[in-house]
Amino acid sequence: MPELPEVETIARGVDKRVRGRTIVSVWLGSKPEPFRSEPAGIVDALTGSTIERVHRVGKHIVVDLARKGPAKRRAARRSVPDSGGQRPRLGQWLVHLGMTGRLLVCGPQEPLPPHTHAILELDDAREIRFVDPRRFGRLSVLDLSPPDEKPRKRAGESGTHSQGFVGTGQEPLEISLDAFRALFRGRRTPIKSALLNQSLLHGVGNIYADESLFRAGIRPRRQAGRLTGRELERLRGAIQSVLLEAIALGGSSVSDYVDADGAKGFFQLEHKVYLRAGEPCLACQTPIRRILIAGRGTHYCPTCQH
DNA sequence: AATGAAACCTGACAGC
DNA sequence: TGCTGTCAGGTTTCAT
Repeated sequence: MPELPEVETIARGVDKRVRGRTIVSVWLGSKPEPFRSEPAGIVDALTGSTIERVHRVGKHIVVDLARKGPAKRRAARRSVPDSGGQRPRLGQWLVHLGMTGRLLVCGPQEPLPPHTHAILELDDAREIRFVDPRRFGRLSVLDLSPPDEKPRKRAGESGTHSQGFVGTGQEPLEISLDAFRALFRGRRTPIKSALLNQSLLHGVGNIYADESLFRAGIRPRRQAGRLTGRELERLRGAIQSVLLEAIALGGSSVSDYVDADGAKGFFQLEHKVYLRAGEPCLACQTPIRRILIAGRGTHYCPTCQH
């Protein structure tokens, strides 16, 4: 479901609602697909942790976690007090929503939707729920404790620093023009495919790739490495303006996307090409064309885009 | 190394 | 009503 603007909207909404709260219990469903870390490790890392901040990296929601001293269970089994107990244990909970994932904050009395795979009970009795019918979404945890405190498994996930998760590619809203141009140099793949490649830019998905290419006047099948410097400058500007406008409108609600409150976004009303195959181009009346690139539906105006 | 197709899942919708 | 086929905001894996 979600690309950068939707994930940003959800992360902001969740942050506003749960920052500072402590997770008192965790329930995980029995379907294995949503869990990229060991389920027991997820429960262990989340239970008793305080939510310091919720933010976005690429298409991931990143929840910064902290807790004082060693984990309760470990302390209880030890007879000798842990000397490192004063320093907070740090970690991150990573949420990727896949195509249909939702992260909801609500009261415990709210009816449980089908396909709920995780419930985090907070210290004010509210819950964070992860719901995902199609199960392309993924949950994982990173341990960011100092090495001397926890010499066991380190954060090994790709895109991870000792400082935390940084994602696989560059942030489209922050990348410089030079770095942007360098991303595509020598690549023979269609520019549309390159924009969807999260190890280059992360956060852009199918909707915003199509909308950005329309704004920049570039055909999606053009070879990425053959775009001119001027075209790449236009493309970077188009991506950034599309993403910022979409964030300002709360994202695109194409089917059932909603933010942490259950509210819809409005950027779908601004789509110029996405899902408009056969309809007249809003600039020139030419019917919008739909083709397949890298297995993804791709929409463009054959007159406005070259 | 890079590119593309297939696979992973369920649900909504169109057409018969 | 119920079947079939198509499509869907994403990523990973496997074969070229």
